[in-house]
Amino acid sequence: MPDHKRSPCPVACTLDFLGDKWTLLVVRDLVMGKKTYSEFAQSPESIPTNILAERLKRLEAYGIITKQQYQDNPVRYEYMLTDKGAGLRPVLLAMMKWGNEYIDGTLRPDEIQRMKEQYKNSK
Amino acid sequence: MPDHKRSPCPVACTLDFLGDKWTLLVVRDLVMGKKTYSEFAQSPESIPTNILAERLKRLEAYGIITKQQYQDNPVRYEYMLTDKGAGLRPVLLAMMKWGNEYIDGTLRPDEIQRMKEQYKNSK
DNA sequence: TGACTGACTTGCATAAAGCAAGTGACTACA
DNA sequence: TGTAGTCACTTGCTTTATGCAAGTCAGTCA
Repeated sequence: MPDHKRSPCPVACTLDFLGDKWTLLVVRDLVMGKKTYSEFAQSPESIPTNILAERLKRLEAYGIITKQQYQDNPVRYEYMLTDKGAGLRPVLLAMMKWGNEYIDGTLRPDEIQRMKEQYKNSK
Repeated sequence: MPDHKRSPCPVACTLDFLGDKWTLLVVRDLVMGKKTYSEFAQSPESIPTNILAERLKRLEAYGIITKQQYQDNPVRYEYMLTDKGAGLRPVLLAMMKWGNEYIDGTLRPDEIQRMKEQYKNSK
């Protein structure tokens, strides 16, 4: 929850949470099944690590994600969407559709799926 | 069209167009029926005028809006969404829904409608 | 002539983004 | 042991973007 609303408009308020170039990409990664810091960092957009760390903190503070330690020795964390975070799916889907329709060279869902399989098999 | 894509992801590409605090608010105003510079400037979020001017230029360059002179003496312009711009409606609607569901104090569509009527009657 | 409006522009301060490098806990291997 | 490597970050510094106030300029209205 950002400290003050610019207006009572739900669009403006949503942008107070997500109105930048990176936040929604982290949410996208989570929706796509990624869970750890290094998985986010390896996404093709190459988010700067300081921004990634800051966004993870912010998203947690906003109640959009939660952080869990899933092992110690060595300590490792995973991030998960809360219900509030999962509620952003329709926003991402609408953006995907718009991107596919109006921006040349963007991958369609089936092409993204194919790339994911390739990536899995290459590991 | 921003000069380079960060990745072929449609979400990332869409954010290259709209990933900031102000751009989508101008689109929202247009979807809500506002047309002129001063109407945008008077929205409750009080966008700084330099940013408004810059965003209008950018949106035009991106093919999301067009500018038309609708009178001379004095010269006055109005802005309109292109098909590409109107295609952003679902993105705005998804954000509205999310805002209404997860952010306290945001206005619902019927409340926004009521405020618009009040505003019209007060003119 | 003087105040006012609409659509901007300019200048400058503050905040956010971007880049490279560094840290600290731990593992795996020679 | 010692060296290299991974993960999850921090730190420092530069560049870009945002925010605020004021100014501009054509034209209108009284």
